Amino acid sequence: MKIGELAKLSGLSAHTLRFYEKQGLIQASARSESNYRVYSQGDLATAKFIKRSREMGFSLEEVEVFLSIRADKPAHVCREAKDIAQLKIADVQQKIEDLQQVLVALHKLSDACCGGNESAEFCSIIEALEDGEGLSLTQPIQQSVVAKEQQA
Amino acid sequence: MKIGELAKLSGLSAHTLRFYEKQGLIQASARSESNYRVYSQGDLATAKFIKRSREMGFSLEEVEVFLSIRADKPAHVCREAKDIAQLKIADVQQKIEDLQQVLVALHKLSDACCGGNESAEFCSIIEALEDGEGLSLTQPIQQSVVAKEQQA
DNA sequence: CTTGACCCTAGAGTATACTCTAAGGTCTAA
DNA sequence: TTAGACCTTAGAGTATACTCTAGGGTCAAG
Repeated sequence: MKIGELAKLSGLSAHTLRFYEKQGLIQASARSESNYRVYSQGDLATAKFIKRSREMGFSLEEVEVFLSIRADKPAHVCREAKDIAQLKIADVQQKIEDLQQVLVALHKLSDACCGGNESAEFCSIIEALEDGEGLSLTQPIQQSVVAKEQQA
Repeated sequence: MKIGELAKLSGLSAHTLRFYEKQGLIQASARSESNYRVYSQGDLATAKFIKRSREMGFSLEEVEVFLSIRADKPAHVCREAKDIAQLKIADVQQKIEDLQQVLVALHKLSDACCGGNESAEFCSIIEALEDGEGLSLTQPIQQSVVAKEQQA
């Protein structure tokens, strides 16, 4: 199959597949006479593997490791895969904790505010941000955790 | 005070303060003869305001709105501030939910794996990523939520 | 033989929020 | 007077993962 079909079947865009190829994650198993990428069923499995890994929150770098294990399983041990998963779990747990802390602070900030059409002269949100009372985060937060989202 | 002192007192770096100036968030109230930025106590309050807002998870764009409310409170109403806070709360809640979902899937993935020095021939992590069994996320996830962190 | 859908490459652009560099000027204390 | 700490600017670099563009080739149907 050509890249368009692989895109449809895998759920990745053709652009993304080419990008992944540039990153060394997936290769077309052949090229047609007209230099089109030709993919096999195995390539489809690989594309889906990558997609699933990404959905689990693994970075492309981590996916690369999974792919290398997958490519030659006897040469690797379970610990390699599990270590990555465990690190990711710790990472995600930390992010959740950070966000929960932020959420509490945000509620404190928001709940005190009437939110009406009253003048903001005494708006408790602005005041709280001004003097920081009551909304201190107990720990420094990874800013990335709270950052504005990139995708639609 | 000069930028170095403001940096120390506010907890923002001099670089960051200059960057915020470029973004229109904060201005030095004066310049010295030698063209050094000169900041007042009010500027320090503004810098702290921005820092606190950032720590609450607000984007620079959102901070800008807060600052404009703060700059002329009578011209604004509470609702403006509260709307931003509420949106951020919804945003953070969504992120937490997404991450919790990912966490469950990650645990499923990881717990089944022995993690030992056994050959990865039958590694359940690789297998699960291969066929996707049991670890489907019920909803599409904002990838940004799970993305690798940028800062130290 | 042309239209439209597909494919190719290299490279630039997007998002956010910094962070750093280069090349230089200023100030203070010994 | 000179070292070192500080300040200035414009602009490039960092991180991640795409996403898109320009400019071109390929292919099947009508």
